[in-house]
Amino acid sequence: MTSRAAATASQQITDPLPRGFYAVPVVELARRLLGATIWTEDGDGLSAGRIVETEAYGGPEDRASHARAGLTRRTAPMFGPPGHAYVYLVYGMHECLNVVAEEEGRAGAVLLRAAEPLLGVELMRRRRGRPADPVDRLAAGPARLAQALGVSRRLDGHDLTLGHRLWLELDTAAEAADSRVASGPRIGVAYAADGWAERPWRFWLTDSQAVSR
DNA sequence: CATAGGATTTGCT
DNA sequence: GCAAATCCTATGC
Repeated sequence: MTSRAAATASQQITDPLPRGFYAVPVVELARRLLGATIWTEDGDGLSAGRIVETEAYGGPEDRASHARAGLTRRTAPMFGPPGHAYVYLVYGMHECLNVVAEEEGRAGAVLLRAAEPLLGVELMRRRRGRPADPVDRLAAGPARLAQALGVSRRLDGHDLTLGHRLWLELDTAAEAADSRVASGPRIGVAYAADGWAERPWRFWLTDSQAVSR
């Protein structure tokens, strides 16, 4: 079987989440994405992971959100229709992947912070340049997750409902039980005033070894 | 194991 | 010009 045929076959057995799944408040989407599967496909192959850690970022009122600057070239996807990717560069060298939430015109996105590799582990190790890393560390952190899955700013604005290049899937059996979900303050946003740094908008699965540290 | 410092580009003040 | 939704390595206990 050629790689093209393999990719086609796996797309046929996956079921990309529909637009409506994303058209909800950011905190709700952050919670619902736990347990979902993220898929990527490029010239190097197919890879997938189970999302185990997320963070919600709101609109201009959220002092920790990029959208606090309003609608700019960078934040445009956050104000766009739900179910698209928002990929940005942070600290001048790392790229991070968000999933756009809320209705069009209302900014909001969920940062994908960690995933458990499910498929394409060796490909992830190659992309990361860390051939000896344990599986559970390969996507344990937002920049690691994006790099392991081959996500860069080329995918900024990508439509996640199409089922190619980058998409998400969730079968009800994989949905996270409330008893295994924890929440706490978002990471790296200490600068945010007016209590926005303390809001418990980070969510993770307590029984996963792949959450960031 | 814990902590500290550096990397390196972009975007907003 | 400054600081950033991070990660890696080195050093010290």
